[in-house]
Amino acid sequence: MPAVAPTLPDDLREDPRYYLRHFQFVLDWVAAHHDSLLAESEWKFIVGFGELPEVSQALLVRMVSRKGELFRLSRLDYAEIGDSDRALVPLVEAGMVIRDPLIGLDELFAQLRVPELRQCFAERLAAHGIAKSATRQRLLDVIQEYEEAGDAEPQRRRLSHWWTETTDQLVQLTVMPVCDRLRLMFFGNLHQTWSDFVLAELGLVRYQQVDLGELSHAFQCRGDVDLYLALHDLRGRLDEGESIEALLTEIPPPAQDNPWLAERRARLLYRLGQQAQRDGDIPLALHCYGLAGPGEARIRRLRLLERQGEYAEAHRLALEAQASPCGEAEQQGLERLLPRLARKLELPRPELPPTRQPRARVLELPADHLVICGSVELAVRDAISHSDRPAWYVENGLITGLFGLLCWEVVFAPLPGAFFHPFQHGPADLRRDDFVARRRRLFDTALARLDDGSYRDVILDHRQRCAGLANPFVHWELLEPELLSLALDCIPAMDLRCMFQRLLLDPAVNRSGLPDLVQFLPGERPSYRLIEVKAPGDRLQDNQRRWLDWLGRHHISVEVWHVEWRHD
DNA sequence: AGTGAACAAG
DNA sequence: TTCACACTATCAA
DNA sequence: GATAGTGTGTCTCTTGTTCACTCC
Ligand SMILES: [Mn+2]
Ligand SMILES: [Mn+2]
Repeated sequence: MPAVAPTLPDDLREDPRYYLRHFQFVLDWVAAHHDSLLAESEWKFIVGFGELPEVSQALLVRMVSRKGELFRLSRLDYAEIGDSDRALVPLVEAGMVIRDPLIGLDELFAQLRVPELRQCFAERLAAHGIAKSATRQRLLDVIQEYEEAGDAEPQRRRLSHWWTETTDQLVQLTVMPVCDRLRLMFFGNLHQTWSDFVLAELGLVRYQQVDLGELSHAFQCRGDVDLYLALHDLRGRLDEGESIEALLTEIPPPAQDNPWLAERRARLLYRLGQQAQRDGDIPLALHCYGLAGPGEARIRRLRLLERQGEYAEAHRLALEAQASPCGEAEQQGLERLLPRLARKLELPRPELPPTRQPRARVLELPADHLVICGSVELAVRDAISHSDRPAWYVENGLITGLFGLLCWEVVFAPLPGAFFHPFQHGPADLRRDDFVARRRRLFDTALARLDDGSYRDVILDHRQRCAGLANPFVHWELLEPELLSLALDCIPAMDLRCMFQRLLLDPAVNRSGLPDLVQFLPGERPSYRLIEVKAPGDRLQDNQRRWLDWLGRHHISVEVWHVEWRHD
């Protein structure tokens, strides 16, 4: 295995082909770290790319970075490349680009401008007597009618055949799949793109740098990369509206030893089930939910069974689920389902843990405050906020932010598999259920700062040193110094510990559902309160109820305020 | 001619 | 290439 | 009260260009 770490040149801001250096860096990185995961075709691409003239490399990367696979030559105009037609020649020879590819009518309509489409289809549009102001969609409808009139199969033709008078050329990239695969192997996901490099270089997004172990990789085997790509493809086709049955037959088998990919697969199955339910195909939806396994899908499945009148089966499965619980949200769903099912089956009402009602009150406000303040939360904040009792609209940002600042080093601890490239917002295993367990001692140490009073300095110190760096728990724009120091002055360490402990129970899920407002009450007891604002017609969401329940049980001052608008 | 969405690019 | 929250409609007890 | 579905602002930043669409 090559031991040389790929490097990026330092002074890329002067280099007009900076994007090519980024791309080459990824190729080198993948070749160095993932050589065993590459197949013949990827090696062929990497080697072939290296043999291209630099202008051709640059043009290819420009195309890869842009949207879609089809490009008009007239839109490939780059000062640092020059004559694109000439730069294309080696790309076409290498099979990376096709000249004048076969395209369908929809692709043609996406490539040509409306005046060009009028020219292209002048005769048929004239015969149809189409209005001059017709939109592109209208033109497409008309031409589609002509195209579909004869045979059912929609024709694919070259641009030069669709529009013989064209003066432009169309080219098509063929290497998008291999480039996506390489991008995935580098980033460990497909939502980060080639432009992440330049955003980081310009300092628009700043990342905490973590010592990457040489053995830190997103993928351990090629099968996992294939699985990720397959799931991604299926989800794209789901969004395109392809039939659920067809997609379901292509769902790959579950990953045995990769919980991360198993979870992605389950989420896709859950979405397939939701779509099937929307389409009214209940048996198919039940099937998808069943395959998706425990969690949200299990609840949806039980509710569907209930709606089908299959009370006994639903009840049996609900008890089974309760025996192997999967998260508080699922538990909450079961606690609503079981009494209903028991009633239908004329069984005794099941024992439920007592639910505590959060303290609630009604606040009357002039109706025009909604417009003046912009939102109901801000209207309440402005109504109660005074200089000696300041209130802030923080939602989840304050508590998670304090947590992120206190536990900064834990979040960015260089555990194996957590960090593998320099553009990560947070550890890759943040959503895994062993995230906390793997860092238990580190979290214990960080939270111990709450006991000896040193947490205040830790938080303020991280605020100073890390300001602006991406952190999945910290939203810098909210954490003004004034808010931070008020929070540290007014929220007792014991309360912080309590709330942080619930965050640690399920950091990914419990980051949300915290109340809208915090009001600081310096010199009073308690010295702050949390307020969830509810406009008329709004009601507590499940995650908000779970947080309120926890806060109430631990005697943290929290209230739900129902606003009523007063019309004068 | 003006507006706004989409895209490209650094 | 979401995610978190609000809002609305409908059904049932 | 429960559930399902939709809407909204956010969307890694900011700027400039192109184009579609609409209005006059
Ligand atoms: Mn809120
Ligand atoms: Mn609220």
